[in-house]
Amino acid sequence: MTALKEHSSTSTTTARRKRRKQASAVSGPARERILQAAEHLFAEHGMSGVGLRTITAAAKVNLAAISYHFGSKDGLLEALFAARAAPIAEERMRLLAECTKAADGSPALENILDAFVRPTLTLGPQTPQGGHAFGRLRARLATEPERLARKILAKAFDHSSKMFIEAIVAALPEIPRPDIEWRFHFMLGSMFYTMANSGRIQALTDGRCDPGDAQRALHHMIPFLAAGFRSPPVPE
Amino acid sequence: MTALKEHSSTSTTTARRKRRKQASAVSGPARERILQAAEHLFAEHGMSGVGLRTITAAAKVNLAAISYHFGSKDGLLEALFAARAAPIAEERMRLLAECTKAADGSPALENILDAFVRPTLTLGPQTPQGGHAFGRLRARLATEPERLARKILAKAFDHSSKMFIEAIVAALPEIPRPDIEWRFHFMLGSMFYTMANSGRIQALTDGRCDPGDAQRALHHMIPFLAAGFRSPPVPE
DNA sequence: ACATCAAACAAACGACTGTTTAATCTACCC
DNA sequence: GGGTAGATTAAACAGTCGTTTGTTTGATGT
Repeated sequence: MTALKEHSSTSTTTARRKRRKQASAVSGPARERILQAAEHLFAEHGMSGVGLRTITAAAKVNLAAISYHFGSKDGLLEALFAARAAPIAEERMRLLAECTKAADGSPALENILDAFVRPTLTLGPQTPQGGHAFGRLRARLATEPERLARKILAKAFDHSSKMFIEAIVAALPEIPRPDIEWRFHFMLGSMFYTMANSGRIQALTDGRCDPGDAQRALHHMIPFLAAGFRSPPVPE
Repeated sequence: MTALKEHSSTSTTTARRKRRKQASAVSGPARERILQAAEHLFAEHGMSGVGLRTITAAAKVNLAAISYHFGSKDGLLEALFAARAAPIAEERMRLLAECTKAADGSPALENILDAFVRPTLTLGPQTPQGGHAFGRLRARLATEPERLARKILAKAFDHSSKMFIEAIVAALPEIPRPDIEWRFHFMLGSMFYTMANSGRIQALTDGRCDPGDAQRALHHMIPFLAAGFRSPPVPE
């Protein structure tokens, strides 16, 4: 681990656990290779669908390396999000600030929505099967009622999500907040389903519609969502 | 097994496999109890997140009963969909026919979308945590790139989905088909995410927005989607 | 009373699960 | 060189995985 200060004397097991919790900062190439392998395998097969041996084999690393660098399988997932989610959330906020500034404080709804969705669909390396591995993983976790998944997603994206809800509320003064919140939820659904790129819409449309094409997806998605957001508030 | 015609003499193993494949028709209460337990457990923890022992324990059934009634774990999932998906797809088609007839062949977009989404959010028993277990399971499988999940979802819902795409195309003659197909994809995303009811939007809105409330969800969702579908086609 | 057969059963199969141990290797500082 | 912290390793841990086995139960039809 990165900080191996005190070695034992007292309760070896618990002490070791604590030390491993705070794995971060420095790291060899093994750590990064594990993260990459886990990113792809978790995305394709889900957390419980992949064993540590599959990950370590793909990363060409010893089995114990995961416990060593990340403490546990759950710790690996947390570290993966810590490494991959932050750039996305930051780019979101950067784009929001950019379009807010360019519009003298009142950006167009389309630009806000684009700032929210674009980093999610474009950042990170593309996978051979279309789309981004981390996006797929996020989509998976988004349908997960499990506590760990919720906690990790909230930690990574709650702040930027709340900021964007505020931005949309400000951009649409005639729409009550509850309506905006529902519509934000529907937007999240469309976004996650596009990230998941499960192949279903390709099958339904003989390949004409491909969510793995991020540019085209955004091109269709933003006007669709904007129209939904702008529609009259529902009665009652 | 359901059909124990030829007892062995030849290769016992393969013969037994084949026999078990076609488990159906007759059934005791055990079969249904297994389906119910699997429905909830698969929905909460995913296919690979639950062991057969957990399912059989919840169903108060012997471990071997799953192999006996469904052949395998995958077979159990297929049987579950065969039992639960058909009523939803049928209700969809029924509602579509109903609103088509009521409008003399040209139903309003809102009614088409409602016919598509409503059965998914309302049919089946409600779970204590809000929403329907089978809906949650569908949402899970919808983000799954795995072959089995795709096959099962396609088998259950391809027909009705394609019929609804046609209905929407007919209802919106000024929107080109590719645009409709993209928007249908976004609708699926919103629908699945509502079914998943992961608790995220509740957390973001301090509980004001609750996708587990099917009536309210539909009430907000249909106008949102309709506005998106009706927005002008995107250029190029 | 006997035969038949779906249904349920305990027990075991080998393979795989996440995690831990202790030994080994590597590289840098004194 | 010696010392040592960090990284990596093989091996084993106790469980659980999905599946298969051979047998027993309980009801049905004859």
